[in-house]
Amino acid sequence: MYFIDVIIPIPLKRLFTYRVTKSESDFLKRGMRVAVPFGKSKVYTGIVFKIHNDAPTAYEAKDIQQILDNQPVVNEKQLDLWQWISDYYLCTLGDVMRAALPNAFILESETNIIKNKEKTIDESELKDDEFLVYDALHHQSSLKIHDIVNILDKNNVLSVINRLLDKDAIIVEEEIYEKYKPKLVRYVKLNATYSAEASLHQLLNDLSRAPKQRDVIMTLFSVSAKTKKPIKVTDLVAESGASSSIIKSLIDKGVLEEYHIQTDRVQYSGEENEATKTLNAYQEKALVEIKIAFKTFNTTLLHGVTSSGKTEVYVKLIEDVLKQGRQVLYLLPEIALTTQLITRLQNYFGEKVAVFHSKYSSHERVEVWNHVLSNSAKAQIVLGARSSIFLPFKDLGLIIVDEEHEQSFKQFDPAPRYHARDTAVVLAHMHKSKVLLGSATPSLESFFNAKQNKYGFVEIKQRYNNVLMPDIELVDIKEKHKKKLMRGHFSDRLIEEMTETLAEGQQIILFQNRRGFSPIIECNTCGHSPQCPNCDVSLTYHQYRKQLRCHYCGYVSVMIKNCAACGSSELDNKGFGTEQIEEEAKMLFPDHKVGRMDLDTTRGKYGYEKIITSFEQQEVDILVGTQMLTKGLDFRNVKLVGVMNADNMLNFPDFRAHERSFQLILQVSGRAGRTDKRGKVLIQTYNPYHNILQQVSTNNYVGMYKEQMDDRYNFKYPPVYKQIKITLKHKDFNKVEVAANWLAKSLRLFFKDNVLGPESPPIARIRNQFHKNILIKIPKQQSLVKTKEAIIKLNNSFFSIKDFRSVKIILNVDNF
DNA sequence: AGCACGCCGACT
DNA sequence: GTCGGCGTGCTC
Repeated sequence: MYFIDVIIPIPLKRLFTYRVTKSESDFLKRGMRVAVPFGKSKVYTGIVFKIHNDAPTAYEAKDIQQILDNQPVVNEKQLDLWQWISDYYLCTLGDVMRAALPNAFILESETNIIKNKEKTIDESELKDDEFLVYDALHHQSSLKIHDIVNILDKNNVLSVINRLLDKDAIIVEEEIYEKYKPKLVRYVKLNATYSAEASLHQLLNDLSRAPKQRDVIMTLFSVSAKTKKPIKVTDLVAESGASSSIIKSLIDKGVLEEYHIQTDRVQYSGEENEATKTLNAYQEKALVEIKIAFKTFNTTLLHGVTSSGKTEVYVKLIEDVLKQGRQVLYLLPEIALTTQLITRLQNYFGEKVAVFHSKYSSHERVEVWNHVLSNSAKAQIVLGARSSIFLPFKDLGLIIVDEEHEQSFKQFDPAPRYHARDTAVVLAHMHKSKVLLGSATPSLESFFNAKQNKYGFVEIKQRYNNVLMPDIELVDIKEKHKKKLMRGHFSDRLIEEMTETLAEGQQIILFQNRRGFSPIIECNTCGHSPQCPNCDVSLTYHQYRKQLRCHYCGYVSVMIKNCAACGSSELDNKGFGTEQIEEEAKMLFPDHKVGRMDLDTTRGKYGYEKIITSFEQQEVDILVGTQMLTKGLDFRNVKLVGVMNADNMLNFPDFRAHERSFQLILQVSGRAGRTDKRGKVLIQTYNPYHNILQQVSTNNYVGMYKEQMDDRYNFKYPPVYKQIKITLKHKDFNKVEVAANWLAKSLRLFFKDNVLGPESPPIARIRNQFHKNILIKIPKQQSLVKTKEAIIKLNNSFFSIKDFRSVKIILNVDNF
């Protein structure tokens, strides 16, 4: 009796047990993929998690359908990591599997409908819709479900299929297919029969009446003599200027032979490596200190001011690890994964650098995955966003988490809700590898860990080339408003500095942390403002396209001309976004080019790229943007940074709002003056005496840390306490309320005062679902494992109440 | 998550 | 009277 436990990519808690034969059991290894039947008709891809001999007692195990791999695609260390993520972040292994594996690895069955030839059907007995489908099968040998949806022009086609099945008119089959196909490139060579000189002569003679074909052959000779490499069809076409049909006819004649070689979709075509730069004294000191810290600590925090040249230090560390023959993972927030950085690393390490991020197609991801899995020379260094922690590393020597404070390392939706930085620390432990966290504005939790002697700590306080930190000035716009010195959202000081900067031929960045034109449209007569029909938010006006949009569910409607409530045409814009700033900047400086960078302008695979390049090449003088601008971009000519309004960030209802504002403003300030000239930063605010702004303007990280930590102690927030957020969702408001109250009451039995809520979040309804939040605070001395066990137990009793079944519960560990 | 089964409203 | 709506339960 041989059995395997299998992970299936659906959010079910349990693994599923299947029966295998002895030879299958001998062949199978943990981490291989198998196709298994599931439910009545579906076939899913599962990952072998356990191979054993214990027959299940409660049910009869099914047989597997087929084994999909010769070698495991997921290694043992990864399976350990999956288990850890599932335990720590309270999600299923199926959730982790779906996030971890490239889509193309997860095969799904598709239903194929074919005609039953065994039986003749009296077509007059078929109903109209049945006939339409049956008739279509006369013309096509098989149909897919979506074909039938198209034919009948309705979504629910299952009943029709079932009726046809009952009448034995059709047969359905489940077909699985491999989604990943290696990319093949066509090559040609001369047929072997012409290798002899004499036959070659004969050939050229024969072709004298087909000059174009003759040319092709001549080109083939000259190219192969030059490169001594196989010749691609595309190259031959380009070189000879012949059309591909000419080549085809040569192949058909048997003069040329065609063959295929598998190639990578992702290729680096640069020159050989350039020597890494020598470090300056501060960098050298940091490097030595990091190496010393690594002797005691597995994780070290590098706090280096913006533009201090942290990357060069990383490069030296990477070099060392590569010399030991171990792999390196370099984690970055998605947005910071720019060509700038990739090219820089490729210049040093050439082909050894592999890049992995969400804009890659699933085929490209499979290729990177396979390179990492085989520990190939092409993937010694992986540069990637948070999901690259899931790649099948064999022997990691170093993980770098750059811009460590970035919140985008945490995945919020869907599960697994993991934090890539924290997961990286665990992953490193499994590989006995080191972790370097780098940031100019470390997160409080990492700085706290360093202070608590859990992490090593190294600082760089000087900017590269001794460039001065930018001069930061706070502008009181309340006063400017009073004195009528504002033009739109620009204070006189900002306009002054902008004029000066432009006159010097330098560039400007304007930062406004809100996209769109204006977040609220308000009627001047009755005060009504248009709301999203699916969410409890006001719609944001996007002037480009004249639309009203919901930033939560994506709802779009055309801009209204009259108030929907009273019909008045006097509509007012409240608040402002990047679009409006862009517009005002254009009016104030009509002779200069203004660009905008936010979610709306960076769609598409090369969206960022285009904007960044045009700014780099100084085609754009003023760049308006959201926080996207803060991510590791290195612009040479920016002298001035303007923060349009610091207050909306500071007043955000979140315990990290102050920490975040500090990080964001300091990061965006760091974009100013990266070369010899000292940069200038203007921060417009209604509240210039705010402590955070004072700390920003004096670059006082430690002051900010101390003050914020006092709050965290007083109000029991992370990193002093751990926390888990529970969100309940349902379309019926009363149901969530009752359910949330029940759950909170039960949780209080265990955790007493450390349970907060239930509370409705600021946006109580999103996509027609009402939300309720419950927050559990966990003191450091309380066992995290026991806490989670209790939560899981309560969660189970919750779902045993029939009335609550339909309520969705989301558990979010470390929800910050 | 899918998908089947089963019980109630709007149509022929 | 049937078709089809979605609430409920199960998947090795």
